[in-house]
Amino acid sequence: MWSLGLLKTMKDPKYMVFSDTKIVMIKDMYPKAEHHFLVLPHEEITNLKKVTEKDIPLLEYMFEKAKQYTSKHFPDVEFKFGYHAQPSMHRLHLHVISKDMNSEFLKNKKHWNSFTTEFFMNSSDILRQLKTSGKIKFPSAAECELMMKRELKCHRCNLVFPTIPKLKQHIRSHRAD
DNA sequence: GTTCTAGAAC
DNA sequence: GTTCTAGAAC
Repeated sequence: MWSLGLLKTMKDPKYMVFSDTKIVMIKDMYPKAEHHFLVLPHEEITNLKKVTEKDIPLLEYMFEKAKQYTSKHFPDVEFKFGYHAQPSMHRLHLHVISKDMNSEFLKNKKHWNSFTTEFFMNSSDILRQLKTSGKIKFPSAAECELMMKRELKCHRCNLVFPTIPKLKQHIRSHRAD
């Protein structure tokens, strides 16, 4: 089953960039930016929906290790850290992705909107919610569907583009900024 | 999650 | 005619 693919990838030395007793950090097999990693716990947490107050220390640890890794290896690159509201793959995974969004693997509207709308839930927001209310507020399935269908808007300058190829061409032009 | 491809959109 | 999207995958 394809949705179990991450469980195999997280054991593959070819993709692993860091691991310890609690977590594994891997390269995303289909990076949606110039740098894109995933941080996964060894603990069998299926997804963000299963996360509760008791997992706060683990989520903080994942976030801290991700920040340590990127600041050490890519001190000049800006990253964002967060979770998809409706992940496709099993095992909780924190996306660690550079803000360029420039990648040959970014091919469709869902790819784009899953990282540039509220579908992407920042790690710091998730932790704040867990600490203040003990739970996480998710967008509904209908809201997620609408977010995925949203217009293609540049995350840097808010310009709107009619197609993915036009958007991608524009995104590349921001690299020289 | 990706690949493939029919047919919509241009 | 070509580009591009969107839905099936047994």
